[in-house]
Amino acid sequence: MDTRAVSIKDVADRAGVAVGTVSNVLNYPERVSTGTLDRVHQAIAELGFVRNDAARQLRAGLSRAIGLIVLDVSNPFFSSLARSAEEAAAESASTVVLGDSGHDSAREARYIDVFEQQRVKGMLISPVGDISERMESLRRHGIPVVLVDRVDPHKKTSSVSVDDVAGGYAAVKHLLDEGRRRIVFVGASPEIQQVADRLAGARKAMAERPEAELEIVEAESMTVLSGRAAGELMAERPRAELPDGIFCANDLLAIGVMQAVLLMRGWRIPDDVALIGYDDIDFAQSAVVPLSTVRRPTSQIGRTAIELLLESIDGEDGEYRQIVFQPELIARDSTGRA
Amino acid sequence: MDTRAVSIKDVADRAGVAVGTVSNVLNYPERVSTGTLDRVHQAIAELGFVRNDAARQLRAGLSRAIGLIVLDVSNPFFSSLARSAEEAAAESASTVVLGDSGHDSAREARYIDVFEQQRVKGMLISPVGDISERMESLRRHGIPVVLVDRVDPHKKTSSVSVDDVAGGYAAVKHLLDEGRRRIVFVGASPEIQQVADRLAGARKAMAERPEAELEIVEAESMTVLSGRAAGELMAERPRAELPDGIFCANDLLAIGVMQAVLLMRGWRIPDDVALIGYDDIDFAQSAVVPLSTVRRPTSQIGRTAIELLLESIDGEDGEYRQIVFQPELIARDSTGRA
DNA sequence: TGCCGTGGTTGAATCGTTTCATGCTGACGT
DNA sequence: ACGTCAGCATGAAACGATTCAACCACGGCA
Repeated sequence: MDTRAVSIKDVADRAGVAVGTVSNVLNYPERVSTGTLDRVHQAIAELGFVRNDAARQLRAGLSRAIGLIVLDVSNPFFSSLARSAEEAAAESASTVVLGDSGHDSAREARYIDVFEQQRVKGMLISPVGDISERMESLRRHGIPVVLVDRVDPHKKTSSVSVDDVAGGYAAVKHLLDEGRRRIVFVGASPEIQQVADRLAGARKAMAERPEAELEIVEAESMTVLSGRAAGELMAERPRAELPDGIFCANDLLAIGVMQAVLLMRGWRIPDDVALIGYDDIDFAQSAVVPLSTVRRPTSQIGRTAIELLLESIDGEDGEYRQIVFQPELIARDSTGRA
Repeated sequence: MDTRAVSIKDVADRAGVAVGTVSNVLNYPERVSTGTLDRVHQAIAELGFVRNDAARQLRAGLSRAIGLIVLDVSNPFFSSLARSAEEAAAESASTVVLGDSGHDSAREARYIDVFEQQRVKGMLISPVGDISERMESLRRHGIPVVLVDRVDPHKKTSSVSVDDVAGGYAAVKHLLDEGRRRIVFVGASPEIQQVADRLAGARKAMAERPEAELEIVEAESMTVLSGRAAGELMAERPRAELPDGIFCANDLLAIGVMQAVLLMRGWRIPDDVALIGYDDIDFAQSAVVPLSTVRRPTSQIGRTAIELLLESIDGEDGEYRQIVFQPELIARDSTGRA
């Protein structure tokens, strides 16, 4: 009933050659004469042979897999990042295995364990919090890691990130340049490094305009729903206390805030309040009011991270590079006077 | 510099026991005396031993991994599906490896190859097109597969899906019940089974109201952007030819259409046109105008699919079950008279 | 005629686990 | 005092691929 797994040995018998030859057909076809090649291929097809990756890995030492751990797949920034990493990896015949930590350190740790047991070639991690000790142990085990969307404070790991301070600065400067003075920053917990950096940039821009004031609203998480909740909370205030410029720590939040604002009678974007987000996800430009935002070169980040990783796989270790991309301001209707 | 991989043998030496004992510590701790247990654990910690999964798999025959291939991770329906499958799998100490086919048969085939080589316990596939031949070969190789969001026409594979004909019927019946008569169906190519089924349901509902008319608009793909394009195309028509009810084959399309409609002067939702989507993604209820939709029990689908798979892994084969969930109409503002 | 080189092929050794039949030890019952 | 038995520990065999030194056949060359 159950045809036991076909091995390279079975193929060899069927084709009337040695196992070594079959292996060569699989890995170095140019070393094999065309006649044998044909016979082996035929045998493979007839038997429905599928190479056992576990055995190959065991002998060869390492796999073709690269682990990627993101904070949240349902955030388009990360799904887009994952896709570009996958494409870049495919060019080097590597596969990306995706893990979603969901902002949870325990799940993150579990994925790192699994990847380590699988002896992946390397990992790309967008870390939840501080994972220096864990990185340390990976380093000792000789597994290269590249941090994405985050730099290692100790500079002991390569990373690909974006200058979020500059991004935050650009966003708020843009609001100020448009004449806004009562600014609100909407972000999740400032324990999240990215949020903290964008806020720091915002503060820097504010410092150049002493007459303007900045208020901070803390959202539950970085999602549309939280953004909407934050927006609705603001909307309850007396008219005079409403801001005229809002900077959200990411586009999802901004879209949520936009929804809340649009539902209020007589509060319009950008006439009454200007709104700017962060990331430039696909949704931003197709929002009801096209959303101004700070673009991060998502696919470049993914691609570069993979390249950096592959580089440090065959290169010497001890050489850690920090690549920082500059974000770009994208002004759309949500901050332009009508 | 580079500490060569620590093996179970090294641990055994260090702890002064045999390799078999270390293996038992790892897999059957209850068979080992507490003293030995401690010593081995200590040795593992000191040496930083990490079990080599390839070797384990090679010997044990199969892995703990389950392959999941979805059509598009950036569609919230699938990312939510993936998450629930992951959670269900975790309860049985299995890991889900995610692959994104991007509606591309070639990529789908590549992922199936990779998963097969990795000797996954089984696969969950949301197929791009007809993959019966491929399923046939997987079956011969003894790899269980469960189709998600699709039934196997030949009934030779288990599947977990939703009655999309019923869903399409419910959606359009709802529009008709609300008094709408000029209905438009927006979907991608009818070659996609899901689109075809929802359309069939729509037609069934229409048949009960001969005086109403149905028009079909074909969008590029099932994304927000395509929806918006389709909406803008409609908006160019003379007023008299505009529909008063629109059913979109999924929520992303519906959100795109909504954006296009809201940008038109004086065309309101639901006053002038009622709009209903499909899936009930998180975004639906938080859309500018909360979107009516047909809910699919996403997380139940993911969970059930995993359970079905695990069941057919240890159960006898030859028993294929088709589980079909009923969708549920969710009426929100986008179809209710203001 | 004998030697060498080359292109193909061979098959044993190896990777790091798990498995399992076997061996050892000490306690307990009679 | 002896047999039995439970509880642990042992270590060789096996999993299926890759690697590599050795081998073979054959044509060309001196």
